[in-house]
Amino acid sequence: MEMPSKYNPEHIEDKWYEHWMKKNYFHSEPDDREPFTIVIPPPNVTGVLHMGHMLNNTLQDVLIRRARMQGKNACWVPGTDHASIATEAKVVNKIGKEGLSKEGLGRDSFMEHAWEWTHKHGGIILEQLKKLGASCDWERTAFTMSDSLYESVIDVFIDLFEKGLVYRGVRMVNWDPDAKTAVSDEEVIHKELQSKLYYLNYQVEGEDSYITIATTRPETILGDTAVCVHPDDERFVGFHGKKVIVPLVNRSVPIITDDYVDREFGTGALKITPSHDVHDYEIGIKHKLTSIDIFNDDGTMSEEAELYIGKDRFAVRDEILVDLEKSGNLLKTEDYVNKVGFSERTNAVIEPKLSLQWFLKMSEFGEAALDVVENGDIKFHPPMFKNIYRHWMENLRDWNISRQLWWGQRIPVFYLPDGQFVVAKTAEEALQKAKNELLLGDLNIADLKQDEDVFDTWFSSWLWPISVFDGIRNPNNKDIEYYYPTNDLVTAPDIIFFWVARMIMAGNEYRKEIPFKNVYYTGIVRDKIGRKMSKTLGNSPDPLDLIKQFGADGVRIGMLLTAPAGNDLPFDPTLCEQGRNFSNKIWNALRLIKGWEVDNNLVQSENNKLGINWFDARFNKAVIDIEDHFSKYRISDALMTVYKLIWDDFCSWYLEIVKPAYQKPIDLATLATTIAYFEKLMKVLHPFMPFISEEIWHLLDDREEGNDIIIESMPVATGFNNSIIEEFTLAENIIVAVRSIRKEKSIPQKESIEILVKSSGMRDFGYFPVVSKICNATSIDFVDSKPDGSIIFTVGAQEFYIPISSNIDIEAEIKKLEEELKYTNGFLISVNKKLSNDRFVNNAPAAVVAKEKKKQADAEARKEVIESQLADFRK
RNA sequence: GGGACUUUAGCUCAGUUGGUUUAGAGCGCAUGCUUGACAGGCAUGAGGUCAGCAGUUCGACUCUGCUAAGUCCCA
Repeated sequence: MEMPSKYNPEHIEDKWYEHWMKKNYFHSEPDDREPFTIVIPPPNVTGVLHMGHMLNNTLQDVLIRRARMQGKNACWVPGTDHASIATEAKVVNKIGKEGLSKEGLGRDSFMEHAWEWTHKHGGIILEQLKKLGASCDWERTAFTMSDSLYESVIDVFIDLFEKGLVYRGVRMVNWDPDAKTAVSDEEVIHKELQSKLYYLNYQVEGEDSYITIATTRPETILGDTAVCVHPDDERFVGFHGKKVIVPLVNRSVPIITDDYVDREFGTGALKITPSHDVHDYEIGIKHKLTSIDIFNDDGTMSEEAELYIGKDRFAVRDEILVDLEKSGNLLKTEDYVNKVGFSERTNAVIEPKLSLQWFLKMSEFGEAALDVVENGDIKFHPPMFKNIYRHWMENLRDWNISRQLWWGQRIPVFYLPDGQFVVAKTAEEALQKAKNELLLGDLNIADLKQDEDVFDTWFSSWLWPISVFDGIRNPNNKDIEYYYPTNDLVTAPDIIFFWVARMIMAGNEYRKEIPFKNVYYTGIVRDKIGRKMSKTLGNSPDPLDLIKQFGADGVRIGMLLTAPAGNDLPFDPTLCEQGRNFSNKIWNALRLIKGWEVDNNLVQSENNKLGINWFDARFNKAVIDIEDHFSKYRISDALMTVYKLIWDDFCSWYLEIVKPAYQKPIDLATLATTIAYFEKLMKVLHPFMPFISEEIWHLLDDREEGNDIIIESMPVATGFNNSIIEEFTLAENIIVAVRSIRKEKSIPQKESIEILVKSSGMRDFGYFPVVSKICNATSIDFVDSKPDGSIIFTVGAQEFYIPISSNIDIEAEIKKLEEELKYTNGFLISVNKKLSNDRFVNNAPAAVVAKEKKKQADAEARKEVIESQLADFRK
C-alpha cells in the first residue's frame, strides 16, 4: 500500500463520522451499566459555531468518549435554546425588510414567521459540531421551544406561583428600546464613551438666582421632579426648601437634600429623574417624588415629556441643546468620558425604565444551592469558582423572569376584566378557575386576556438537565431516573450565575437532587491581544475553515493544549498547526512500521527485549499519570502526557531502539509487540483525536465488522517497575552526552565510535546494548584509566571515554570542566549549609535529611571526578 | 467604593499537605543535520533574583502581611 508522507485528514474524518453514525455508537438507552451523562450547554438555535463552542464541545467530547471506552453507558444530549431576544430581533429584522411589522402581523402570524426562521436557520450549529467529531446522541436532540420542554416551563411557573414564589412588581429595568424588552444586568455591556457633560442653569422660583446642574443626558430634564444637593454643602445652604423651574417645560420642582450626592462631581447639584435612572428612582421613593416617564417603549419621547413628542431620544438630545442655548439655560459644555450600557443582543443603548415585571423570589433557593457546592456534592473545576458562587448566593436578588417579547413560552397568566388574574395552563382552565375560585359565574373566554409577555430564556435553560429527559412532566420516567443526576457540565464561567446556579436551584426544587457532579469551567477564548472573540470585532477565525486547514483532530488538539481550566485562551492558529503536526508524526510512525519486513526465523535481540521492557513500564506509568490528571479535570495535562508518550517515548526512543537497519528485517515478536503498543496508544489517544486514532486502528490490522476503536476499552494501568525507568534514564543521559560530543566534535552519526567505561562501576548496567545501537558504537568496553587521545565525559559520577582521531582542545576541555566544578561546588555549599545546621538535622523528617545526605555524597563524588579530570588535563 | 482572582523562561502555562540535586513543560529562539518513517522532521543548546518588600520557619515559588501592576464581578 502506498502511503503519502503527509497525513490528509479530510476524507478520513468524514468517512469515520459517517461510519460511527451508521453503527449508532452515539446513541444511548438505559441499561444495567453505569450511566455517564453530559447535557450540552444549549447554543442559540440560529447561531453559528464560534471558537467558544469549539473549546467547550471538544472538552465534552473528550470526557464522553473516555467514559464510553471505560465501559460506561455514555450519553451526551445535544440541543439548542430558542434565544428569545436574539432570535426575535433577527425575525423582526427579516420581516421588516419585507415591509412587515410585529404589530401588523399579530402574535400568531409572527410566531409562524419565527418558527419558519428557526426551521430554516436552526440547528446549523449542531451540524457543524459533527465536523468537530462530537459524539452526541442525536436522537435525543432537544429544543427549549419543543412541546415537551415548552410545557415543562409552563408547569414550573404554575407550580412556583402556587407555592407563592412568584410575584408581579414594578421595577426599574434595563430597557432595550430596539427589542422592546427588559434585559438582565448580565446582558448589559458597559462601554466607555467619549461624550459631553452639559451644565444647565435652573432658575430658583421667585428669585433672580440660578442653581447649576451637570448632566450627560439633557433630554431627560423633561422628566425631572427635583434637584438634589448634599445637606452639608455650604454652597447650597441658602437654597434648602426652595423650588427651581425646570427649563423649557417650566415645571416647578423642589430642591431636596440627600447625602447620596457626590459634592465633588459636576456642580454638586444633581437633577433627579426618578423614571430614568436607578439611583434617582431610589431617591424618588425616599423623598416621595412624582415620577414622569418621558419615553415610549421604542425610545421616542412620550406625551408626558410635553415636548418633542414622538421624536427619538438621540435626535432630541441635539434639538434640546439648541433650545436650551436659545433660552439661556445652557451654561457650558465639557468633554467627558462615561460608561454607557449597551444591549448584548441588539447593541441598542439601554434605557433604565420603570416597568411591570414578573419576579421569582430567590431567597428560598439560595441556601440549599450553596450547600451542595460548599459540601462538595458538586465540584467546581477549578475550585476558585466556589468563591464567586458563594458571593453571589449570599447576595441574591429576585429574578426578573418576564420579557416583553413574543418568541418564547408565553406567560400563563390570564387577566380578568375586573383587574384580577388567574394562573392556568390554558384559557379554558383559567376560565374554570375564575368561575370556581373567584366566583365569577357569568365570565366567558373572550373576557380573559393572556399576559402578552414570555419568559426569560434562562427560565427554560435552568430546567435543561431535567427537561431534556422529560423529568418535569413525567418525574418517574426511566430516562430521568437513569441519566439524572448528570455527571459533568462543561461551561464558560461568565454564565455561572444565570445558568449554573439556577440549574442547581431547579435540581433541588424539582428532583431534590443535584443536576450534575462536576462543573468544568473553560476559559474564554480571546484573540492574540486579549480581546474576547466576537462577531462584531471580526476577530474570530471560522472554525470550519480551521478544520479544513488542520483537520478536526488538529483543531481539537490546538484548542486543548493551552487551555487549562478557567484560564483564558489566547487563541493562535499555530496551536492547531501543532495539532496537525502531531497527526503527521503519528501517521509517519505508522508508515515506518508498515514498511518493515518480517523474518520469521529471526530471534528477538537483547536490544529489542530491553526496549520492549522499558516501554511497557513507561506506558503504564503514563496511564497512571493520565488517570490522575483526568481525576482532577486537568485535561490539557492529560493530553500533554499522551502527546509526550507518543512523540518522545514511542517515536523518539522506542521506535529508534527496535527499528531494524536499512533493508534488514524485524523479528516477528518485536513487530507484534510494537503493533500492540501502537494499538494501546491509539486507544489512549482516541478521546482527544478520534479520527486519526480510528483510522490507524483499522490500518494496523484487518478488523472484523464492528471492531472499532471508539467502543474499545481504555487501557487500565497495571503496576510497573520504576527501577526500569530509572535505569533507562541513565541510558538516556549517556546517549545525550554522546550526541552532544558528536555535535561538538563534528563526528557524524554514520561514523561509528567506541565507548569506554571506567571500570569502577556500571558492571551490571543492562542497557549498554541500547546505548550502543543508538550511539552507533562498535563496542562498549571497560578500562581502568583514560586512554590517550580520548575525550572524557561524565554522567553522574561515572566516567566514560571516547577515543577520537582528531586533536583535543585541552584549553576548551579545561574550561568546560571548570564551569562544571563551579556549579558542583555551589551546589555542595548549599547542601552542606543545610546539613551543618543542627536544627535542620533535628527537626526535618528523616527522609528529607537522608535525601540531603545522598545529594551531598553524589555531589562530592562528582566533584572528585571533575577534579581528577582537571588534574589530568593540567599535567 | 465593595469583592474575587492573577503575577514563575520571549509566549502560554504546570509546580499537588512547605523539603524530588540551584524551578519544569509545550511553543518559540539559536546551532548543526538531504540521519532510508516524518523539514508538518531529527539532534544539541541558550533562556528564570519565581512582581517587590517584610515576616513565620531549620527550610518559602509554596504560608502571612504590606506595596505595585493587571483581569473579572457587583454597585
